[in-house]
Amino acid sequence: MNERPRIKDVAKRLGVSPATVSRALSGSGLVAEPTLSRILDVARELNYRPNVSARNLRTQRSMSVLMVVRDIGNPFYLEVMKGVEQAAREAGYSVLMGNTENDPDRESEYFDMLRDGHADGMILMTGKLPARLEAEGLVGGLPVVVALETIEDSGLPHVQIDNFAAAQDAVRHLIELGHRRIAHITGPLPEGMSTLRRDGWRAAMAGAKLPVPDGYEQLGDYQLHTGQVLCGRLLDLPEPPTAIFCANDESAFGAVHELHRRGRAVPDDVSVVGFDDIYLSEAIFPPLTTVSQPRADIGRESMSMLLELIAGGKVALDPIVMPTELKIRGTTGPVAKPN
Amino acid sequence: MNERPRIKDVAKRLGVSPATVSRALSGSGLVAEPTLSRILDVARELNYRPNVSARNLRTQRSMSVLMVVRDIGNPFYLEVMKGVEQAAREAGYSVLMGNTENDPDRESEYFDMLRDGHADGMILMTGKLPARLEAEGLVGGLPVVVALETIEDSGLPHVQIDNFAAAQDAVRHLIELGHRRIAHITGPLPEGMSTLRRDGWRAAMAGAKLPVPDGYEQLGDYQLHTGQVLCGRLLDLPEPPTAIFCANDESAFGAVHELHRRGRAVPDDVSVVGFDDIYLSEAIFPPLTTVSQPRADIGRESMSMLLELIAGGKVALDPIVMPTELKIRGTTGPVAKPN
DNA sequence: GACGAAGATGAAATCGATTTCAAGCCGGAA
DNA sequence: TTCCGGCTTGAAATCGATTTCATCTTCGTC
Repeated sequence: MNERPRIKDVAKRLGVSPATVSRALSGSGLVAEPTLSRILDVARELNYRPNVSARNLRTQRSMSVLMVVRDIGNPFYLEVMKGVEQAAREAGYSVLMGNTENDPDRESEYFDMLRDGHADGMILMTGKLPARLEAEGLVGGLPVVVALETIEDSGLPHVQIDNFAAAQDAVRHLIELGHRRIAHITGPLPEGMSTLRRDGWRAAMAGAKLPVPDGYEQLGDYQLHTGQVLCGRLLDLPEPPTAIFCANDESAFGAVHELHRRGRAVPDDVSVVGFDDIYLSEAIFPPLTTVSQPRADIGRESMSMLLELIAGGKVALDPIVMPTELKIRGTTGPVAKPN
Repeated sequence: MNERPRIKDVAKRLGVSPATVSRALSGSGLVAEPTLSRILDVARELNYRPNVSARNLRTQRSMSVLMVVRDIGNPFYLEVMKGVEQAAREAGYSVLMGNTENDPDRESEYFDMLRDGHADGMILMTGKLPARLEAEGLVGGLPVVVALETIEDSGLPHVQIDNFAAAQDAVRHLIELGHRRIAHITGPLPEGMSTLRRDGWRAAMAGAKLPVPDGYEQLGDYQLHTGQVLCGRLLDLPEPPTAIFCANDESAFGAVHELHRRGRAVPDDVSVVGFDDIYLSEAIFPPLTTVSQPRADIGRESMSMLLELIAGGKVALDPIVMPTELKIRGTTGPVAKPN
């Protein structure tokens, strides 16, 4: 039953005051040499570490930030998190993960944690704000950065990609391959990010004067299984598409799976494009053509913006836009000869 | 600039003492009726929430636990985490994620967080203890539960599966399909979990009196890319295997990918078995035959054990063993006719 | 009607650090 | 020699809650 030592134990041991120990350990440069190293030695020897609750209470900071995502099971967030964590560690912060599962209660719970002093700031990767907070106008001024997603009129700084342009490019790639019947499996609408990708698809179609028949826009939710089901619906249309642009990789996986299941060749019968370039996209067969985002960079950038905010600095409200890249792999190919 | 209200603000507003407010809010049943609801009302109205640092300092508990994994990028842990989180929330705890990337410094950092009062307990999913702590014997008695992995002689309670038996079963399945040349891509040896799976493979081979030629055991590290490279080595052997048992799904993905790349049919030319049943295993083509673990259950079970430990209860040191299931899907089939 | 028990509340101590404020000491300048 | 300023250091205040201990009612019982 080792009792954890407290600061006064270290102080007593050397006959100095707790104040001096605190100053020595914080590297403030206020402690003179013979004392300084003796304190450091004893602290190490006793394995002393300051109690965080006491420190946080006194300093009014927790030195940790919250990173809130809609589904922690989605590998898409993991690399972002790595970027966040890395930048956080460099600044002496630790990162707490929050998972909302699209549950509004849980979303506002994380805002509460912020106000409780659990964390000093928050990186939000969900598509919307808890209604309760939005109504009460409690959000403005909080140290919160929105990453990946877009939350209109939130007054919060954003770090994101140009979802519209990237989607447009992806669809244009299909058009260049000769496809004319191009369907889209969306994310959850009407959230910002999903909407932008959908609009990018529409714009590319309109730009090439291609029609968008009824049923070519299927409302999805970024999930694998949903992608599979919706792909089935598309194939059952009287005039099924020859290419499918999916709002994210997981629904694209679902689509490819359904195509395999029905014995349709990818990409010879149907081409598929995803979005996000999650880490397994290259590993499935055939490797997925998809839009790659600089996830770790987005994480790092969000975190450094957040640190700026926490430090009380002002941050530009114009979104920071990171570059994307269309990775052309194995699921897209020239359109099959029209029947 | 809304100032967060403190407990004394609520108290003053009603002309009661902070003590009474605290008692009312904690649901202690010590506050009489007219006062009680007035306090609750005012607290809600002011949007008062107790400061966690102050509370933690006084109560000497943080009401949060640490879940430490070796690679947060591995989807394998995500469902475990969901189980942990669910059980934690039910008990009023929140979960902090820690990521070691197999870095010993970071591993011991999380132990430090435990001692700092950052968390009340820890669920460890890494294969070993930080050497520093092990040497100093600082681990015994800490509220720590090891999940999934096995850490020998650590004196810590374990929640795990029978890795040996499950691996043996998986390999027997291949043997029943007629395979005799069965190779293995291991995890990082000599860690507990990887060793057990390797030994299960060996035992199954020995049990069927099958030889294990040189080079049939390839040292991996659970990573996709490594699985791909090692699969290539196996195929380059003078007598390549007809089946490969991989220590986890990600290396199995790598192996399948390499087989596709070389134009070898799965499972007609080579069968592949994975381990873990991560959420995309079913979505790749062909769907992966693999050993499924009850991940969420393992998470829940670990958490409830941890709560027991935190509450000061004694916990059996015999590992708790959860059931596994071999999911036979599309990557295993009868052995091809011998040439 | 008096006494004891139970119930409601407040005052003050407490958790463990950091930080303010004050004091002591020393050296250099006038 | 005296005074001032700069280092070091310590005593005590502080952060915001919870909890102990004490006080004061109130009610029931004999």
